Amino acid sequence: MKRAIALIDVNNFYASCERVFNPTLEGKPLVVLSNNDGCAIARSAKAKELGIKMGEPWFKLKETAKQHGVIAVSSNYALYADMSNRVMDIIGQYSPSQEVYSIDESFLDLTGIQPDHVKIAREMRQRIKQWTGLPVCVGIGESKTLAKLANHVAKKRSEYAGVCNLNTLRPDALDELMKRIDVAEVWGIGRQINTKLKALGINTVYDLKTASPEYLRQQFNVVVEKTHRELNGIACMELEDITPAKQEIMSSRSFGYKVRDLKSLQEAVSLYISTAAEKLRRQDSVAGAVRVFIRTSPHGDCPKYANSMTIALPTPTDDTLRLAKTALWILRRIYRRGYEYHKAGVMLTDIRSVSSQQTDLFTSNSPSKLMTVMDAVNAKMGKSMLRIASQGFDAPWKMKQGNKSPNYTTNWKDLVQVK
DNA sequence: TCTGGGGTCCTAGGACCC
DNA sequence: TCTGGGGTCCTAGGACCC
Repeated sequence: MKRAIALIDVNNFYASCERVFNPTLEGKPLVVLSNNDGCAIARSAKAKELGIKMGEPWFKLKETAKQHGVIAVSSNYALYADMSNRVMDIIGQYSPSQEVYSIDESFLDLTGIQPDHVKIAREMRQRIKQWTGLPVCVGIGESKTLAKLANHVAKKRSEYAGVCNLNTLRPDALDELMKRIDVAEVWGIGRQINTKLKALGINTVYDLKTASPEYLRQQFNVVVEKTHRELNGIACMELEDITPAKQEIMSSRSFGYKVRDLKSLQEAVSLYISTAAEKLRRQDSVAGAVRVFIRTSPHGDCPKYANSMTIALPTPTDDTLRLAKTALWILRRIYRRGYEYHKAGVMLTDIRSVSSQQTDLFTSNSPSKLMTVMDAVNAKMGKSMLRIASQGFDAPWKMKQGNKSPNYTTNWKDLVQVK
């Protein structure tokens, strides 16, 4: 029996979420901006038609946007995360084996589940649309890479009506299809590898599929060789239906305004370490090392400075207070006066599970009562209701979000009113 | 003026060991 | 003055993903 891996993916996810709650956006060019309203990170179909690229800085787009009536909104992650959970729950009803791959994508193992996978996919699309208002496309193939490719076909070619199952194609038809797709569309082939492949005369998906694996191994590395196998229907990447714990946890932000003083940096780093530590505790882990970095803007001709430092802790911990103490100590060491800082961040590394932790005579591995209470209160009353004092209160440096939609699904005050 | 944030995996090269 | 061979572990950096 052929493996049948499906990839379900929401079309223009962030833009589609905004449209669900504001139907006047329907059919209009819409872009969703990154934090600080920096770049376009999602575009509606109409915005794509105007040639707006993923990741393009907003200040460069403003003129075109004005001419064509493009609507720009700040990103609203609380809304997207909640909508994502709803979609993933629905998808999970169709198979016991699901991997939530990103906020808007999920792999699903359909092997051995009722033979007509296209029928299942169509039903899934219809249900997600009806229950959440979001449009999805489904691609099916023998490996994750093929499922991704099928999803691409489902999206780009209207004759597939949003569902493409490569498993039902005859081998020669599959080859014909692959000859018409640029190798750059393959999952795992990025800019650099694409350039090199093209130089070697490998232009289409078909070319890559039929290339010699030894040659690929010699020219590239095992990653490309795996991709080659996956294109040939040999699954090398298993479905990860149990989410593995993160090996590193990062929290960082660009500032809304340039920051010069140590105090503001201390507040920012305190906030970031609190966020990271909360994530750490949520996955029942402790961190053995803390890294802090600060940097000036890489753009423009301002004086440049960037530095970071990692400190290993005497014993791994998940305690915000201990982590913050270390982070602030590092910050004082790497801070230099006289620069305009643009970004700061913290990273927790050397992460391991609480239960496997080696303790010494003076520490225990039961979670601190203070942290347990803090997490519980913040979960109920809102983020940062209980915080460490070094976080401060005004946060004048915090990011700009000029045009954020309400938290329609996660805040009672923002519930849509029916008039 | 204004350019996101958060991850993973792989490899090369240095440190260190016997 | 001559100066082996083989291994492991760690880190930094590159490439990729969404």
